[in-house]
Amino acid sequence: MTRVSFRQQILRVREDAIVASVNRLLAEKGFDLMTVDEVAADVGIAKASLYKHFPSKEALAAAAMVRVLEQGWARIEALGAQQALAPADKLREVVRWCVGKLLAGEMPSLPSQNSSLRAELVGSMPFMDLLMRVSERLGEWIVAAQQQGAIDPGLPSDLVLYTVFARACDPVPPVLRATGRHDDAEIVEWIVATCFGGLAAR
Amino acid sequence: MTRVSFRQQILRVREDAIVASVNRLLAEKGFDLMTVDEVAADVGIAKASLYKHFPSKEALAAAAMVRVLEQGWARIEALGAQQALAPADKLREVVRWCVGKLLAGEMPSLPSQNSSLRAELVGSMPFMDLLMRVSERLGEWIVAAQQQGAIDPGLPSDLVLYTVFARACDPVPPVLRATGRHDDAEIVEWIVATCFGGLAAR
DNA sequence: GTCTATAGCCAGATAGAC
DNA sequence: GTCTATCTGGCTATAGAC
Repeated sequence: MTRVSFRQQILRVREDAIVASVNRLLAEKGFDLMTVDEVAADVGIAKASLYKHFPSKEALAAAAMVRVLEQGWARIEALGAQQALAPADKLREVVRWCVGKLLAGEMPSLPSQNSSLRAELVGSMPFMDLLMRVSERLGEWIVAAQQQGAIDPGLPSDLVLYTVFARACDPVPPVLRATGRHDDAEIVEWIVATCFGGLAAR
Repeated sequence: MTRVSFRQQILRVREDAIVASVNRLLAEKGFDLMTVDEVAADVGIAKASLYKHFPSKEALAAAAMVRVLEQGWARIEALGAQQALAPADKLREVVRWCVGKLLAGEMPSLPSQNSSLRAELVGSMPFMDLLMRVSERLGEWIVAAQQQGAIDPGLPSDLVLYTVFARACDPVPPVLRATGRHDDAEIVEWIVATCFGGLAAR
């Protein structure tokens, strides 16, 4: 009994290590340029062993996406508990979190066009479930913020949702950092400011 | 004499056809998923013939980028001639143009991480030259708009420039269109509105 | 479940005839 | 310059021993 549980724990730890490597490599190079050989080398096991844990490269990417969605969901639940925070401020915090992850090199980037990858993701119950949960919760905040007038009620709420999501793959933060003229904290605040306030002066 | 010129014209037309195909395929599938076989089939010539015109897949992509930058530059010069237009409104027009191209399936999308592609682009004189010209002209408009107070003077001008450029690869317009709930004209206006006005109510 | 070795495939690039 | 046919390398995935 305890032996089985122990073995499962070992397994769990190893798979966590794999997914962490995949996450980092996906953030660094993207799905197409990441190779399974690289992942195996990074984890320190043979490629064939990798395939005992995950049946395909797409499944690896899906696992990484689930991992980051779990972290995001945890952040969202923590924000939900803070009743003093207005819905619009919770959305701001979500954007802050996304950009922070992005700049930390911890936000996996997937090509939206790859069809085999799309199929894997929509077929993944944990992924779709988490994506739904996150979308619905953010959707509630958006509607509430629009009713309070903190988010423009003239904008369709799906536009607002996608605009928030898109901060997770915004090319601007990495490019800004690459100039070497700004530090990460500044960049995060500017992205939040332009996302909600726009480029035009108030 | 005229024979040489005639032949060169034929060549020019054929290469235009190639670059047009590459442009469309890059917009549709992106660099990694676009294959040279596909390009050849789309143009209607053999792959080996393609390689007589362009030495590599990267060179094909670079040519497509040059083409779209030329079109963008033409738009920018046309806008520059309209002295009645305020700098901030010219920037709005540039964003409108980018999103329109994107929704029309005419904006090539390149992975920012691919290093061989980056090398090809920075090594391409026509590309770098056009990119510089475009960046400098937009930079002038940005500074002017900030002095007039139409663009927030507190934002660094490079942030503003990159934010405008990023509308050319914004994932939001395609996703919004995919919902089927909005038409292209609406989407363009919403992107312009959120880019300059933000999500928050004024 | 871990490894080494390899199968199978696909895409970028080229050879060589015309 | 165009073609057909082919080379070459790298990548996903698997076979099979331990």
